[in-house]
Amino acid sequence: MPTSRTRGQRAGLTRQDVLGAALALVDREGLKVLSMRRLGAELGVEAMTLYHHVANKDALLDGLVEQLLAEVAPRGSSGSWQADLRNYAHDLREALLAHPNTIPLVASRPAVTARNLDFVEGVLGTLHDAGFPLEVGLDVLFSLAGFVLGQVVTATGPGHADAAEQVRNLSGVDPAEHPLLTAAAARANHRAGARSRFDFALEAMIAGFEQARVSG
Amino acid sequence: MPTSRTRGQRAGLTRQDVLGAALALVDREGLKVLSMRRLGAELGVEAMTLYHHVANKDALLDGLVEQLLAEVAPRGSSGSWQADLRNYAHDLREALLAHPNTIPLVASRPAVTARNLDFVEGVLGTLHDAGFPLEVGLDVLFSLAGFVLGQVVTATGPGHADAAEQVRNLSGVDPAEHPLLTAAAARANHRAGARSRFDFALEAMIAGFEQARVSG
DNA sequence: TCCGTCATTCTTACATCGTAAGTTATGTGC
DNA sequence: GCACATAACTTACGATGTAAGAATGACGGA
Repeated sequence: MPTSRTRGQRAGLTRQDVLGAALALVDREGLKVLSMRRLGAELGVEAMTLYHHVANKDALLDGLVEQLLAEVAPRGSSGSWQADLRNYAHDLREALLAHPNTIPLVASRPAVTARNLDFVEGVLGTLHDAGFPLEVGLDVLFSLAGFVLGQVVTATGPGHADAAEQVRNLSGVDPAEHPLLTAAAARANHRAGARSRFDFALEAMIAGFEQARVSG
Repeated sequence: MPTSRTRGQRAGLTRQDVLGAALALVDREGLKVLSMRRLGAELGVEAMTLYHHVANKDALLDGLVEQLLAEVAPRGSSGSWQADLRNYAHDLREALLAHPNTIPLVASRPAVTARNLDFVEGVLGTLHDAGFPLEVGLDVLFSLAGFVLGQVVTATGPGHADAAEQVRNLSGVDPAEHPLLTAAAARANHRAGARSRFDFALEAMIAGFEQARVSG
């Protein structure tokens, strides 16, 4: 809690402070409560002060995504392209799951940051060495990124629960009309859940990529 | 253009009219312009009148998604689970691409409608007949839906352009620092683009599912 | 035909939002 | 010590979602 300031006394904010506080606020209370005034209050500052560090609210949201993605720790290549893709997918997934309230944001704005480009460049090299033509490597990466995003979105979005829970909570699901669905949901209950489904599909994709690699 | 009404004269609106006008408006001018007042104006009615057909703005947005998904034409099973999955993926993708402005909505709220459940029930049957255990079939379907959503999001979101274009438009991409990325983007230029990338990844996933099926 | 009941619409009002414009104090280089 | 750039605050405006209530027409029973 900063001591109260009078006009002109500096609060000493940086863009990082602003983005950090915004991310913390969104993590804590959700996207809806993120207003300029509220964020200002969080930092002991008036709303308009924030405009010295971000151009407008949209830019602030962009910054949030950037902040989020900056959290994926960079790793070197492991030598195997499959392992690299797995790592990439898991790291991205974990960064997103660490801040579930921001996921709608990531899903609606570009994610091309410097760090991300380095990432891509590295994996692209590994894929190329493994025999993927460059443009196919790019397809592989974009497909994988879209896949991760989609999985995380369907697994966490407000209202998207775990598959089983989702179906179970659904008022309109009539066992007589949807016997297979009902049975599947009941059984899915006993499986490991979202993580195992993610890995299941991830392995499917990687296996599919391997087929594309050797066949042309 | 309805003739002007006085108080109490009925406009004869239905929930469908409201949702339809909302979807049309969003398609035409984007999500940001969708306000209760504006939508009312679009229908020749005051904002508060809309609250007789939708509980609040959030419910209206839910309705938009529901409306969107209702557009995927139902198809019978083709007999092959691979073909069914392909059809499902393509139909879903096309419905989303037909209303790109609504995609952020679909990505941030559940999509469990009656029609969708019938869909799922049918495909689940085909998968089960093909030898997929029920709970694995559910994993397959959820994975696929997440995949489609992710692909569409990364391919169309505001700011997400086509991969090649995206990289090319990126001011920060230095050919010296990211030679592979630059080369890949240049070559990707000559390929068919988003649709071919979608099919590429889709086939990869289906191939991967096949492996999961035969291996247990 | 008249009248009560009711659903539907409009009107008004309020708190909150993003942000444009202008004001005031602080610190920094001459 | 003075000017100037910077960063903070103040005020104000139009737009938003929606609660509360008033007004009007439609409809069923007498």
